[in-house]
Amino acid sequence: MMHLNNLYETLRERRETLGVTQLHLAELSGVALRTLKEIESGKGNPTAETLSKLADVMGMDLKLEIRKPAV
Amino acid sequence: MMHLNNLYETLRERRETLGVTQLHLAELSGVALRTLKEIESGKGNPTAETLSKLADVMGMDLKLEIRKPAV
DNA sequence: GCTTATAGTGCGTTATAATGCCTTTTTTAC
DNA sequence: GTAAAAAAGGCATTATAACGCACTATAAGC
Repeated sequence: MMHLNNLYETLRERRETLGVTQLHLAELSGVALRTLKEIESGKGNPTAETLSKLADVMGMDLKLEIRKPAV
Repeated sequence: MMHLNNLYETLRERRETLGVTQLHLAELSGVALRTLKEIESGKGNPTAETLSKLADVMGMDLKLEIRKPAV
């Protein structure tokens, strides 16, 4: 895919911080377990809606922001 | 879809700020014009990769961040 | 008005995201 | 080390994103 690795890692880290399993997050978010697994393992190319469902339930926002120049 | 309206508006605003047409952005980003039109018009549910391609070329980042409580 | 550039949309095709089911692998707790 | 829980992954199906093409609508100039 691309370098969206940050996104996937961020999702996983957040999930682990919350102490919830993939299965539980799948149930809470309405995203299929199979889909969540693919996303966290860096395969797949999730849609904005799928990302948003996961973000929502974990208290996160999916957003676009102007890139800050590397200092 | 969802309330990803922010995302789409952000994309359009950024494009207009840069003074570039949909056609030009499509060429620069490698996202098909048809696809870009659908996104900006709020239809469609773009993939992370598509969003990322558009963001990249406009100097933006797609990111997930912990929601800030409404003050 | 007319012309041109830009944006919006209908329709069909192709590629692939989302999903379910089932099995394997890894991790965690005894 | 065994059992249970959690995660990873193969495979097939369904839903739909991405796309091309052609047409329409809406500015923006002149």
